[in-house]
Amino acid sequence: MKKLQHDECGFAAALNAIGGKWKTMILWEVNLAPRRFGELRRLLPGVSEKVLTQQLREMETDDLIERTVFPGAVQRVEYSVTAFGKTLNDAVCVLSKWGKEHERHMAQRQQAVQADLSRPAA
Amino acid sequence: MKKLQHDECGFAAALNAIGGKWKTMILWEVNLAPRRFGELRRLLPGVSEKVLTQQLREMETDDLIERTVFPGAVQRVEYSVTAFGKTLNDAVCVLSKWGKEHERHMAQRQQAVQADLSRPAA
DNA sequence: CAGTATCCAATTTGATACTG
DNA sequence: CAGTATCAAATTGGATACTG
Repeated sequence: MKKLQHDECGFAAALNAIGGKWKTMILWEVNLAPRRFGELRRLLPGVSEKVLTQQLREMETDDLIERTVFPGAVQRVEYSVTAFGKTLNDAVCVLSKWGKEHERHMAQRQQAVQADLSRPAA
Repeated sequence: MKKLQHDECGFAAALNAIGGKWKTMILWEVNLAPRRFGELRRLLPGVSEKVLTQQLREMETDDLIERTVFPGAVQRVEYSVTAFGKTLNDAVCVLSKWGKEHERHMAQRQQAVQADLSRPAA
């Protein structure tokens, strides 16, 4: 998502941290448990390796998640949530709750519009 | 913003409603008081007429705001928040609060990264 | 005043092949 | 396994001129 610039309300900062298409899901998953790269790829159906890497790096930069490498014959990497990431996850959950409570309302609205559009302009 | 599809957590619904670059600001402004088109254009410096119109229409479709036309010699239109829009604004405020509280943390992180990058790889 | 219509630029996301 | 590199597609946002 394009960076927002209006910082009067602080929402921009939050959305810049979480705006990527997959970031809330990543945050959610690593908050449940530390996840490996391949694991996240499976958990987020449709994400490409490039984008997953990108968003993980950004979230690492933002101190939302932590990357730990376990050396070995086959390399292993784990991503886990940071304390800071937890605080964001909590805040995000409020919006998620709103979404859950009102997605019916939203869906109905969309349908109403659809019906209105398909009405034969009588 | 691109539509999210993961609806397990409800965040997608919320972000689809508020994802546009200006929507939170629009919601915020019309929540403070009913606003006219030109007024919003002034209040949201940098928004183009096209985009403002687009986002207003989408938010109207989503039942977040209401459009009222006052006929007259010079036409006048007012956008006001709906009850539903208020509930979203409240939810968004939680994230805004997070942003406000932690933007210092975020900024520091970004600076740390900048410093790291500009360090002459010694 | 309150938009619409076009055209264009920027950014984000994705598909795929390849590497340590 | 955990990525990187490259190229292309899709969306969004923006500038500007014009209209009822």
